[in-house]
Amino acid sequence: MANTSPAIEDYLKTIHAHTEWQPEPITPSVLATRLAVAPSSVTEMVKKLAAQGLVTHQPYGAIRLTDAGLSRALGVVRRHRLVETWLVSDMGYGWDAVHDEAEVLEHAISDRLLEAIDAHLGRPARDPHGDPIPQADGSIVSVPTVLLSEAPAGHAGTVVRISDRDPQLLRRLAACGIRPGVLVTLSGDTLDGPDGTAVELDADGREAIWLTT
Amino acid sequence: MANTSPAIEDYLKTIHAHTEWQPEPITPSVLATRLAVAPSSVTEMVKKLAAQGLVTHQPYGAIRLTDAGLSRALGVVRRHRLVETWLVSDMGYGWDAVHDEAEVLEHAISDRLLEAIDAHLGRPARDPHGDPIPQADGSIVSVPTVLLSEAPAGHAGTVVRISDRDPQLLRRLAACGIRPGVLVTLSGDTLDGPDGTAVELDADGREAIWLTT
DNA sequence: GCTCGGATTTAGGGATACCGAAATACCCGC
DNA sequence: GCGGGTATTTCGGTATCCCTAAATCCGAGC
Ligand SMILES: [Mn+2]
Ligand SMILES: [Mn+2]
Ligand SMILES: [Mn+2]
Ligand SMILES: [Mn+2]
Repeated sequence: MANTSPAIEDYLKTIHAHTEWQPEPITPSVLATRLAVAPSSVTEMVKKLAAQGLVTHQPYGAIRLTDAGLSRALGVVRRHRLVETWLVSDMGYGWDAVHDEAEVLEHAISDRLLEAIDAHLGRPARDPHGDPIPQADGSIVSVPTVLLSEAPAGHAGTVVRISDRDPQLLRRLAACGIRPGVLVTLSGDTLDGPDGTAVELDADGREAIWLTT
Repeated sequence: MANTSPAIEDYLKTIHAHTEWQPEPITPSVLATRLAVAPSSVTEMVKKLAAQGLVTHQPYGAIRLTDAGLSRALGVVRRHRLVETWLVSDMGYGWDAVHDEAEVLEHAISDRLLEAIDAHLGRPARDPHGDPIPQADGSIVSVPTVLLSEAPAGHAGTVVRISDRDPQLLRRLAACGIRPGVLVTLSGDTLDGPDGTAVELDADGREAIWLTT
């Protein structure tokens, strides 16, 4: 009854990530794609998670976290984001380089070390990509945002969050000073940053940046 | 052909540890005890390590690291000891509390993070227990030492190393200021430290402290 | 030399977390 | 209402690492 493992933690985190910025529950095939495993592996693991009361799922139905599953998922997200923040703040990592390291360390650090890192960093509320860091009690400080691809033309706002999925994009954005906290304006396909800088974004890029409303 | 895993790393590290301070090669039963696994598990894993050229072993014979195995073992030791040093220097851990955390993290940190930690700490030569930290090239700075249980009565010297296996002992020693670098004198079963402090040591305690000759 | 007890290996399984191929359910368009 | 194609599950299997119980080996002591 180990009850947890890196695999279980990654499943819970990925199920949660899907509903963090959009509301529809995740399907097995999307989950399989995100985790880079075969659909049959998802069926099997989801069955196990359901047996442990971490998700609800009936055959051919959607997958939803239970309260217990959500709380476990938030714990993993917290570890992931605090590790990313630590790597950038203390260890000289660029924000495009932290994800893979955090993906592993999130399963390896103890509660005690997590607490020490959190204290050391001054209990940050957001990670380097602007993702909110769940607090130890599970609460999250959230800010209303618009996804760039859904923002009206000419919309101006502060960058709140940038998806950390594409390191290439993160490097391009860093090069022209676009990061969380910076004021920008959307003009068609290009995003105007400070000091007259601008980046042209493709469809994927416009699905990776969130501004204040 | 993953070629490495936490289990493999722990086997190599444990095989190496046995010869680090004493010369006889380790036997399967001792290895099983140290790793807290059944002897049959050792037989099986050692067979695999031999197939990968990391140890030499014929049935009923001793287990010895090959050059390749030694170099891999030193890599794990380096990660373990740098993590311990980091936990004590930066994260406020006591030296009695770092071992279990390092036991896990040693398998999780990337080469890049290892290098960042090493640089951050100023490339330390010894961990908090006085164990030498293998350098990135595999070299080790070693100091001639005597184990307390083998030291002549009245021997005086500087504490070089204290085994990190018994946290209880580490706490007792810390309480009276005995740690690597401190000058002490052995009188029978008691070790006299600075400022008139003294600790009485049982047989195990006298097998856990090394002094300069 | 032989024997016996401890050390080691062999044999047979279990848990976890994957996979590909084959069966099945579901639902959209007609 | 009926296919038919896609999503999902089922099924049989692999790899890793561990276990207990049952051989088997080995060497110390007689
Ligand atoms: Mn992960
Ligand atoms: Mn992030
Ligand atoms: Mn370990
Ligand atoms: Mn140590």
